[in-house]
Amino acid sequence: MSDLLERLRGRGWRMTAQRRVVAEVLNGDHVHLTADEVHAKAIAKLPEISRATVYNTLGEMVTLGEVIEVATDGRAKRYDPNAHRPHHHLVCARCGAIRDVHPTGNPLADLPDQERFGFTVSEVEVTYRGLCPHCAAA
Amino acid sequence: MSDLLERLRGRGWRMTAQRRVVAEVLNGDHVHLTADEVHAKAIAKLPEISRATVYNTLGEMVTLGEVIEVATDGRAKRYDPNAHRPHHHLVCARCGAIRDVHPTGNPLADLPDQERFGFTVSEVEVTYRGLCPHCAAA
DNA sequence: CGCTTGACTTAGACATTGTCCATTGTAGGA
DNA sequence: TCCTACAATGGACAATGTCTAAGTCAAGCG
Repeated sequence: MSDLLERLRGRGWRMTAQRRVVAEVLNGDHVHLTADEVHAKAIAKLPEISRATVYNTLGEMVTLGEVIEVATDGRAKRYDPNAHRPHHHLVCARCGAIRDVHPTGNPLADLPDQERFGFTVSEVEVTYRGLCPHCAAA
Repeated sequence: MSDLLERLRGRGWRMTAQRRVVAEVLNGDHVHLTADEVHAKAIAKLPEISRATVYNTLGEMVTLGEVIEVATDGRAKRYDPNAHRPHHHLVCARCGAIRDVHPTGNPLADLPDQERFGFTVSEVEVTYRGLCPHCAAA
């Protein structure tokens, strides 16, 4: 089954049908679903699952660091199960399609001390924007 | 008056009291207000201004490229008047404080062709996350 | 195997943020 | 000054997310 599911089980998570379904839905590469999309796919497998449970479960996965929350457009947050391998995102400005990308370089090293304003910087997130092949052709 | 206001006038914008107030509220450095915060500050100067007008005006400024829309947290979008000078953002993970930063390096050059998936990449947005001095102390 | 318990799930109300529309108002040119 | 097209208004609606009280169940224990 899913790597994600195995990792969650290993953390002493109480395993329920609902959590299993959410983890299954999120599995894969280039997966960036909104909470409601996850809910819709989960319902297909387990019709009585509630919206609140999907939100709760996603939130817990994020807290555990097993899933990343991505806010690319100010609309619904998207959930990315690829938390174990650092990566960034490429977003189509028109249709919203998202791809995982792996740029070279280390942006953290590119922020000089005097530009940190005393912050303890722990993380950096790079979002490339442009048009996907389909939207560029249209 | 505000540079922002001057630039807007120069584009043939019809100038109204409401638009002037919104532009005034947004003026300055390290300004990253939500739409409702802009509305609240605008009301202080022009009590009868409506929420819809603030949203419309902000949207138009973004379309004109005079204001940048920033989605740092998946909650409310924030509006940054510093569109004329490229910069990125440093966000406190706890309290949400935002600073403008100017990293060295060029992230666009760090995305190899085979990582572009045929996209026409035109823009890159870097968000540093960490704790501000105040939240780190607490 | 069947309790017990505390964590999990549910449904729906509520909150926040953003959009739309029909009506009213007004900036700026003739 | 008057017209007209563009802008503002307010309130309904939509989308997304959060909370709560009550019911349900996974997992350890005897």
